Amino acid sequence: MKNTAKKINRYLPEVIEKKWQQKWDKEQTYKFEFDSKKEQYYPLVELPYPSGDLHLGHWFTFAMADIHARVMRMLGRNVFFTNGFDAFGLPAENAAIKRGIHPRDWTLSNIATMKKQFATMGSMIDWSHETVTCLPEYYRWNQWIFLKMYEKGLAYRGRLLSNWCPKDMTVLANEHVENGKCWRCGTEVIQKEVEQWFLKITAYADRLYWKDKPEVDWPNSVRIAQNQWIGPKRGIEIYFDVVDSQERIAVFTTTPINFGATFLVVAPEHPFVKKILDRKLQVPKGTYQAIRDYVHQAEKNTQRERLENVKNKTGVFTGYYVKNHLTGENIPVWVTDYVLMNYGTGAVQGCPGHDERDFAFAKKFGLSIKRVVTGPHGETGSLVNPEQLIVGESRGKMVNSEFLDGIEFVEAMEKTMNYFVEKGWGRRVTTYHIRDWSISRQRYWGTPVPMIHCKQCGIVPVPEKDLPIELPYDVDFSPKGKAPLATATEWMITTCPRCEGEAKRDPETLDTFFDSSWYFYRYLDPLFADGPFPKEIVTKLMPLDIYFGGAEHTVGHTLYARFFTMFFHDLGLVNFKEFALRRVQHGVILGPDGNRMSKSRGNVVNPDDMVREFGADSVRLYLAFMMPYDATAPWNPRGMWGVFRLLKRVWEMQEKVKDDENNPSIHSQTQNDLKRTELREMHKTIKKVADDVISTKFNTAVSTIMKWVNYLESKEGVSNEEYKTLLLILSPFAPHITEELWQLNYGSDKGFISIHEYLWPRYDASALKEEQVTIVIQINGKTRDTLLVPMAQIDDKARIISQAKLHENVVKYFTGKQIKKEIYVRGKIINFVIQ
RNA sequence: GCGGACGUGGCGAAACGGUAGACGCGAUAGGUUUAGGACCUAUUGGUCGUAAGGCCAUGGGGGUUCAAGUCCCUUCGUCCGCACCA
Repeated sequence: MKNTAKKINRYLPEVIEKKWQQKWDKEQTYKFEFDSKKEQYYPLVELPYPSGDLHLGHWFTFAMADIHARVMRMLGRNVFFTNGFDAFGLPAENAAIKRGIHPRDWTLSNIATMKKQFATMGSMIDWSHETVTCLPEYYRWNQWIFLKMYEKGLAYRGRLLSNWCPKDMTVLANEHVENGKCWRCGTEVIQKEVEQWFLKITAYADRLYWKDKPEVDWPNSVRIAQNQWIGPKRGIEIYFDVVDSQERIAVFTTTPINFGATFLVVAPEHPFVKKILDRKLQVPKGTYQAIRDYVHQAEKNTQRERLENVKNKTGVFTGYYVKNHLTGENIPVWVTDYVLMNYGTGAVQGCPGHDERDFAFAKKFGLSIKRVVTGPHGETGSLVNPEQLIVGESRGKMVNSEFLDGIEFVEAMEKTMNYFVEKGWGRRVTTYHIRDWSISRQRYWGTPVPMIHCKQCGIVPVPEKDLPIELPYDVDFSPKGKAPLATATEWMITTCPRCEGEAKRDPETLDTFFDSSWYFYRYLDPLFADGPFPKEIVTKLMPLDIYFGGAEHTVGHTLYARFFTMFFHDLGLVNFKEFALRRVQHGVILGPDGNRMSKSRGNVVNPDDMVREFGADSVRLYLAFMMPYDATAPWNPRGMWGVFRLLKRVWEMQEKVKDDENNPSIHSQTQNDLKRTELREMHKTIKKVADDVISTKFNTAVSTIMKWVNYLESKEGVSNEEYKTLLLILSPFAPHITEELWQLNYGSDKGFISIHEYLWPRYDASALKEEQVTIVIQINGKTRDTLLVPMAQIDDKARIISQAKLHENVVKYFTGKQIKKEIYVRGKIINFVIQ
């Protein structure tokens, strides 16, 4: 002990925390140096959006990741822990419009604010690798990646029916429509045909689909949800020839029960309908108007309005018929909005005897309803006209039980599909629920699409040497429903790289989810100029060892990020296919009232207030302790006191530390005079805390420390060895107080060595061994007594059992009974089965 | 409708198939302090009992097992994801 006087001051977090934060900063305590000799470790938290306020949720995620990172560092890994900002996107524009500030200025000042807030956390984030996505050093490589994708045919321009947010006036990716509403502003989304850029994520659907044995450790829930979102379905496209025309309509089905098909329905946006409206196909005047009116109405309807039509089917007859190959019958073609243009082929064969929706439709419009009770191969059988659909009866069951007795449903459908293909009536296809990723936005604050539109040459990619195409600062960025950059006339005008004629830039910007799909590569070297990231380092640090984040990114961000990494792999930029070896999702801290925190409810807990009152160490510790990392539970204001008291007790424990002349280092091999029990308690704690933090069980890690502190307090005195160990294992959770106590008691006069430079105490497996164990004595599975057995005798079953039989509490149960069985589980339990 | 997760004290929660409720909050009683949302000691799932000890308890009901909070089936409930997906 350095301070022999043992007169300690009060624990005042507000005094010590700032001091150490500045010291660490000055000493570059957390500076990451790439060291090829060490084992690298790359933990990551999803990069935050610079809203200008670091809320409790941020604290929860970052503080836990920080604890994990610190422990890994103490365990000898070379830990690369950094952060950046997802700085493009709509909120900046909206805030800018509201306050009259430029989105760039708003964003950059928010980043400055948030970095100040981050500093109060006392994390080991090394900001020298900070990446801000709205800066040209970053988005230049967005453009580069986009060009590579274009080159490989993965980026394409299309005019497709898309989700359109009427408020934000931009298209939305499928992943960002929630219950028919815009994920950002909650406005009802409408379907609109918009010409825009897409990324062909569907080309990677098969590879993104998680197979049975995933090579990386991701939560099962995420894998299932992603698979469901990708949603591959093997089936058949069946061709229906339109009677009296050259037209052919294809439908997709997984269950080709064509005997039951009595009509065909197409989506309002179907090309066949378009041809009618364009008068390329003739229909009577009245029919034309009816179709036109119906299609116009459908266009105007929001997703929600269409969903409200679930029970009340609407539609209009086109006047055309198609031939049902199997029956030879001609069946009518109707237009209806219950068929979706963006799934399958946009046309469905109506089998009202087998499908509730088709049934409702047929019922409403008086179409015939047939139920198949015959084989699918054209074998004999009959058709019946049922009065009603048997509700709840699935297609699969019906087919299997009624007319394909003994054949597995899947097998039967396989046979049927092959039959169709042989006959030339269709082709085998796989459809996906996932759609190509709509990637361009009709807004200002984003990465400009690096493309040029030339009257002569069409769409021409910007040559790599011309990158970045910088986003101009002075632009009228108010939303107009068209890309605002188009109004930046000077910026728009350029020359065609191919013909050198006058050409225009592409005024659209990239979805910010493009930015966040690969940022963790850029962290490696944010200023790297010869590519998106340095190839030599990427193989050493990537893939991520652990990726912390929220469940809301299950089908959006993390799926996109996987796609990008697979693309990088195909380009030969990386030698792995998954970007994160492990994914850990955090839970949600609710307000003290048990509701989600929101300003309108007034139940928001501000971390800055908590830090002011208790200090960052207590906030970190409580966040770790309050619940399992992935749980959702309310904030308990009293809980802060619990952990604050713990820190205070650790502070005051200085007084209890015994002075010993030798002051033996805890890393020395020679154990000092700690008794076996004391040693065991210490080593048990050392091991469990590390194990728990590695497996992100922060709550039990803290409780283990608490338990040990209780134990240490109950003793006569605490040795330096114990106290040092306590400070070390507590240091990842409470970096400030432990640094203060370490320097106060063990600091050197010669120079500053932070406690955070030390390694995790080595735990000694032999110290864990107990001299004796408690063995539970059960009778018929009920605990009746316990027995203390020396370790040396643990294998002596006969002896232990005979001893157990002598116990008073046990022996009384034997009277008048017979022992049928004696079970002994080594070192654990004895169970007498009596009768 | 499809898919998934979860139901344990007053609360947050612990429990390799092996003494259910660790740890913390709160509560009760007592003590202590000039004061303090302070500190200390004891108790704290229910129930019977002076006690020793017993009985009942992990949403409900079955099952597997010497042994089940944990595994299986079923049912109820809560939460989440997807959904007119053909």
